[in-house]
Amino acid sequence: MPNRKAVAPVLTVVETACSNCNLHELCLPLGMSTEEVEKLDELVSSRRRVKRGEHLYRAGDAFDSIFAVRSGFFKTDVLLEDGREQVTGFQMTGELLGLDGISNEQHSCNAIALEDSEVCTIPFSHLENLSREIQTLQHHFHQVMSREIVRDHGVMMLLGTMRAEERLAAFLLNLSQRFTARGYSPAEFYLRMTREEIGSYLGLKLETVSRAFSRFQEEGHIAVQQKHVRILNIAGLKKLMSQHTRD
Amino acid sequence: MPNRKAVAPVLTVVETACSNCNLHELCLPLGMSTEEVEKLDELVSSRRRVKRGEHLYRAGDAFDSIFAVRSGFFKTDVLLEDGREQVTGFQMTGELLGLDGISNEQHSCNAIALEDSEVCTIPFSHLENLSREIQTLQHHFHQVMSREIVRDHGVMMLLGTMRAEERLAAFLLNLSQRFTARGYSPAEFYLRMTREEIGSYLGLKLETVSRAFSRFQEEGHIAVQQKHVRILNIAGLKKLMSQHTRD
DNA sequence: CGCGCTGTTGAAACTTGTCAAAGTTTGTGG
DNA sequence: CCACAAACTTTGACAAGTTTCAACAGCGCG
Repeated sequence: MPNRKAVAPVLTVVETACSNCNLHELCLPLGMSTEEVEKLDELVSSRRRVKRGEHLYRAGDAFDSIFAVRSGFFKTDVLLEDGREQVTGFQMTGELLGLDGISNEQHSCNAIALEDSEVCTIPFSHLENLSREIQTLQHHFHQVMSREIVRDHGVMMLLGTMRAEERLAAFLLNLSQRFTARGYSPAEFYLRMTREEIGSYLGLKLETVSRAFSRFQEEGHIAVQQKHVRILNIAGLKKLMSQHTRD
Repeated sequence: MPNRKAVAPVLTVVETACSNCNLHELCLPLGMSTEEVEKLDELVSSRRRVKRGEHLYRAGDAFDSIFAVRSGFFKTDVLLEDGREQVTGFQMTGELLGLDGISNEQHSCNAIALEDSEVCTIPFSHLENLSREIQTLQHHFHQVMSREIVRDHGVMMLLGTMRAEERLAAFLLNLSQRFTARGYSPAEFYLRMTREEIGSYLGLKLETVSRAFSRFQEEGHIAVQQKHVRILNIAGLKKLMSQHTRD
């Protein structure tokens, strides 16, 4: 029985339904009645597969939908004319993509799959229509947007006031916490992104990231081999974040 | 006739009306019918004066309203336990404050007036109610939140990939552009914030900021004396932003 | 009128970036 | 299934940029 890599995406429609999606907690439908969630099902018009390395959307693309990650892993980035890249975030299962596009009907960053992924497409005008009917949905959506702003402030803090090792520690702890929230091990995970992408996100060069990893390993905070990370001493990493002063 | 500092806020109600506010363009009511704007008037429950140095709100305060700056100048910042500060933004006339608080009913940063200021208080639940009725308002609010996210990505880019002088150039150009949008001179303005606050925003030490100012002056890009800045060569500043590479 | 806050400037120290080389892993095509 | 190429990672030595520390000047408030 051959186990082919690329299975034809035939039956996807069947399971496309918020009402029986196991991402309730992480995605939009939170605290809504069953009835209301069923309305959402109409909202999520389709699913879409994005293969590793492919763009979900590009800066400049017309905006009409936001996306919820059903499975997989994404990065978003902004490119400067001179080629400089800033990774603005990594998105995993249950997280939303595309909120930046609302502001002027046009995406302002690129979203790229770091592994074969699948997203739910949520036409934005439908979402606005529905959220005029369902107060819970409206409020939850506002919270999601606000949370994104708060998250960005955290990154600004990281980039503005932390030194290299603090940044990486904060990054690993954040990943750990998000994996935990999804039922995965808090202490052991595979990084889907390269050192360069981590570096771009953290405002560091890949060599600096690599050195920080090595240092953490020497000091027994983590065991790392390429993309596989095991956190041995969470407390140690946390302490790392609050001892230096820089800037 | 004694000109006392603290005037009792008695007559403020009179002019508190979106329908005849000259901030239409910058604040929420954009593209709404006169009728609809009048509904907004009920929304903006009150104005509030905030004296220089005072907090409009603090991290941890319960959230129930957002604020629109009517006049004056604010900064928002986040404090780390160990005392490190990250200024996350400067807000001027017509800009909104408090969007970060929606996410968990609690403000996540501090908002401090950098000069005597005045804000319109917009109870958030009212805003949500009204935006379920008025589609234009709803959409505009979503755009405002999204724009905040895009702005934050810009700051991340700045902090993550630019060197000191590029950051300051970007900062000055941004201020210039915002002053222009408000009808002030694009080339001449007073900074309301200290070198340290600029530094915190840009992820630099105040000494570095000071040196960059001096350098810009030596090179004829600007004339600066303390908080008074005159931009002599906008193009020069722009060019500064795209020549170095760092990280 | 002086004290304190803010801003400027210099020199030295430190962190991170740059360049280079070698090792490792992954993916592809034979 | 192996071999090879490409992509990614690690490590070292050195350079550059920014911070740190320190001293002093200027402005503004009381």
